[in-house]
Amino acid sequence: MNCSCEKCHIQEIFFKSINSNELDSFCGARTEKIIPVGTTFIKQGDKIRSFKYLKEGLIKLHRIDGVGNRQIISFGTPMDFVSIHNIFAEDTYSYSVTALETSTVCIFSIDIIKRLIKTNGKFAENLISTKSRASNRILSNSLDLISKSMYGKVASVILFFHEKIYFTMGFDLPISRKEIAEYTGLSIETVIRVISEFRRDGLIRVYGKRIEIIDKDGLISIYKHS
Amino acid sequence: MNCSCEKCHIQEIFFKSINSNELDSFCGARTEKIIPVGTTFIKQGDKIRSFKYLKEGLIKLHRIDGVGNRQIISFGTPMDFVSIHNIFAEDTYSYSVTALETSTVCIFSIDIIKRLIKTNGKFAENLISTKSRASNRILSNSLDLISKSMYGKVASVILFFHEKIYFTMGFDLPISRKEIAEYTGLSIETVIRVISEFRRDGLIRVYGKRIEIIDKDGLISIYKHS
DNA sequence: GTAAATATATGACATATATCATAAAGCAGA
DNA sequence: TCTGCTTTATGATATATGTCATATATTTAC
Repeated sequence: MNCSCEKCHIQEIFFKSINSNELDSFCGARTEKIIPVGTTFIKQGDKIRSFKYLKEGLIKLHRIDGVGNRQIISFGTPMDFVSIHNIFAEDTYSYSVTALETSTVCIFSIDIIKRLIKTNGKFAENLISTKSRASNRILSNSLDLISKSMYGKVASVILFFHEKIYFTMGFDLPISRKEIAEYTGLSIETVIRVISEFRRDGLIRVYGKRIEIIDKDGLISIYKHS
Repeated sequence: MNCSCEKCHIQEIFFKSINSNELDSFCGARTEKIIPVGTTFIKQGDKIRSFKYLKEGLIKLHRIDGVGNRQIISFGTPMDFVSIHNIFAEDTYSYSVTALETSTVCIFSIDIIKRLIKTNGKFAENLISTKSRASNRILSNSLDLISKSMYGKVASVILFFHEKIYFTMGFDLPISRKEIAEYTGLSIETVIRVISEFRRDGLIRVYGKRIEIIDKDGLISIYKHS
């Protein structure tokens, strides 16, 4: 198994810092895994034994918070998830990761990564940079939710999947209303009601999980002003 | 100017990875600055020209969010703030930093830090570790706020300053009600009302900025269950 | 020291949001 | 196909939270 993967976004980021010598031992130790929809492949509390990144697919990060509530932390594409958030900070994961779409995950020995950081400055720099951008994005989204009303929160979820994941006006939401509730901190009923209200106001069309954005500017305005 | 600072918490973390050779060039380039209360010494949008860490004091991270609202991101002691959140991710700061108490900040050339990361693997590892822990804490606090009611939010602020900053039952809040509002996403009036209610319920005593915790278990219970 | 600005406080009221109840629709398994 | 389980949906109602008005206390500027 080698690293010549067409679809690997991470490749460009990480591998440009690795010379052919290192690349050999690096890629030789790689394992690739297909994760079916709904599978939780990292569990909160598990010991961190490997370094994982998302090669393809869509995942959610979630946790049980300090007082026992289920909470979704963020949604991520290959650009968003590499499991270094905790590698050097803790020895167990502080969150779980579940596939929302069939996903491909690449797995490396954690020792190889640690060794690379110590011996390859360029790699360390790229890793810090990638990790910083990812956690800045997650934090920024989390902070955005704190100061918004139920309308702004639900609008931000719909706009997120439109602008960051699917890029089309019509798409199937990869999450349930309950998961939107777990992400926004709203109750399920409130999420459903706000979606219904958006539908009645002609902002979106809704058929179960399918969402079609009719008035994107209207949604953006709600996102900005509430 | 050298690095033999008694009060430097960072020293222990960073410097144990630096040999005496590197230490000389490192410490020779160090600048120390006293920051008076209320001074904003890092401004959102400013170009990142140096590497800063908090040697002593208390600061707040804050930002203008994507739609123009003032928002406090977190409060930090020396263990919480090193300005690497963005160093490799962006070339400008995405937040401002203001001193809540008279603080001491150490400043290094950013080039020295970048060079150290590239040439000293142990330093890179420690830096990643420190940064990870700091951003995990900030994210975790932010996530906590999303799913809490006004009572839980205000209780968490009071408990934060008690348990993480002052360690005593009585202390002067280093922030205004308005700043609590900017941190929690509540309105100022709501913050004031909740504090008054806590006072009337015998959980705390309040004299302006001074808070005295009477019923810590009660506060914790509110924090956990709302 | 005084005026102006800001911070704290509270009431009255409107709006936002949660909770409880109920029902229909979709979905998984026997 | 039937049965049970989960999801989506909506109404009725209670509670949480924001807004506006106003007053006092405190801080800041001169």
